[in-house]
Amino acid sequence: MRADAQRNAEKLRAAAAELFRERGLHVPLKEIARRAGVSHGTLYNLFGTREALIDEVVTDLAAERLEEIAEGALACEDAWEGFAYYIEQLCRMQATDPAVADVVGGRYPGAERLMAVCGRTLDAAKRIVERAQDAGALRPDFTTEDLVFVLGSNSVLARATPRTAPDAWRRNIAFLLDGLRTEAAHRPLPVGPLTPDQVYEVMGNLTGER
Amino acid sequence: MRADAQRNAEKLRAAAAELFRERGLHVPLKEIARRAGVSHGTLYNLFGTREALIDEVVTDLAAERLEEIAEGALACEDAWEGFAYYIEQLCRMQATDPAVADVVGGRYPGAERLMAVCGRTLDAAKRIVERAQDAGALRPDFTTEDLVFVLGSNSVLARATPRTAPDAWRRNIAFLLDGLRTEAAHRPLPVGPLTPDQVYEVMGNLTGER
DNA sequence: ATGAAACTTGACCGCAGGGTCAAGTTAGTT
DNA sequence: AACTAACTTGACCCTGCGGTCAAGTTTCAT
Repeated sequence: MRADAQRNAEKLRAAAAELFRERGLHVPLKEIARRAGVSHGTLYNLFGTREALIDEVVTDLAAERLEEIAEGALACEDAWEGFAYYIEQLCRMQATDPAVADVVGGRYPGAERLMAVCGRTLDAAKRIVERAQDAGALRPDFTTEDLVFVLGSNSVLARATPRTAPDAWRRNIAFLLDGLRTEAAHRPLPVGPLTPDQVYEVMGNLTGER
Repeated sequence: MRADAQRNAEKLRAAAAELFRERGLHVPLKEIARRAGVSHGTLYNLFGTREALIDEVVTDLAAERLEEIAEGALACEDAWEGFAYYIEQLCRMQATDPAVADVVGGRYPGAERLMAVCGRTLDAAKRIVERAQDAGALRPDFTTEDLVFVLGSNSVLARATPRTAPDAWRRNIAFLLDGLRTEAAHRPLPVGPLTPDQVYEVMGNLTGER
């Protein structure tokens, strides 16, 4: 790779990182190129697809954030507190960091490293859920697949709540968490959990679009 | 108004009603014109704006559905059952009827009659919420404004769940409802309720778009 | 310092959506 | 039947997105 191309790639990565974090992973590629001070043709030359760019620019950030949260959750003495912490922090991130929010609420099959991070995150989530259930705190009919519901509903609220009420999502999550305690479970759930395949499908449709 | 214009307006109303119910209130106006077998210019002549068309075509339908649900809820002996019925039916509609779903999850300030229906619906909701709280069943820190959370989160799940899992939203609502019972309330909610103005604002941003 | 390979550029294409308007057509009044 | 006001039409404009490529420029090995 020639030195000038290297420099441009770097400028593009920087611009992409900025814009992804400001506005999410859907920002127009041409805008990224504009901010990098480079033609959009160059962006296509150097990265080819949006997902390739995402994979290079967002993966490490997402991994760091997600692992941090999972560790924090597992570090809680109390299993329920750990679970609640995990949910709350994930949701806080959705409200706070558009880039990672899109990672959590989307599908990027082309971004291999990112997909690996998602896999590891899912494992961590499983452990946190199971620990809370083993402690008898989290209702046993909850499954890891139900996390899409939590994150899906939070994502729309976090996005809809502008500067006016940036904490509104916390109220919703508080209601939901109260419904997830073992004692809160009233009658059997009306339908069974999603299959992992269904979760994957749902995640593809979460981010609006219509 | 000339007879042919009258006929065209009727064809457009019919096509709009169909498409709105099939795909929601965002269908391209040109597509409505196409289905009506009429030029899109004519649509703009006769209705001017999308909201005017919505107001003529969707209002009565929405009013009927929403009033029916509210009546059903108030007809329940048990106040909690009434509240739960109300939530469930609203959510079922969001999953089932894209047109009314968009009414419930959107803002159409230009559609006067429709706005009136929304006002009446809100009144009914207030009554249902208060009745359940007076009976001691619904947690007292819940407010009518919190309904946006319920409907907002449900809308995204209902939309994301294709034919594959058309009932998935029920699971989420079941968790949430369990969290709304008085006994489920654990600690005080982390933040206060939205103001009505904030609710109005949030509703404007609910329907994806980005 | 020169030539070939690497790279950049921006005009261009396609698509989809909203919206306008001059020209042509039709209804219905006289 | 003739005439005018009402109405319809579709070509046209705009915006914004993704994406491509011939022509021009720059790097770097020789």
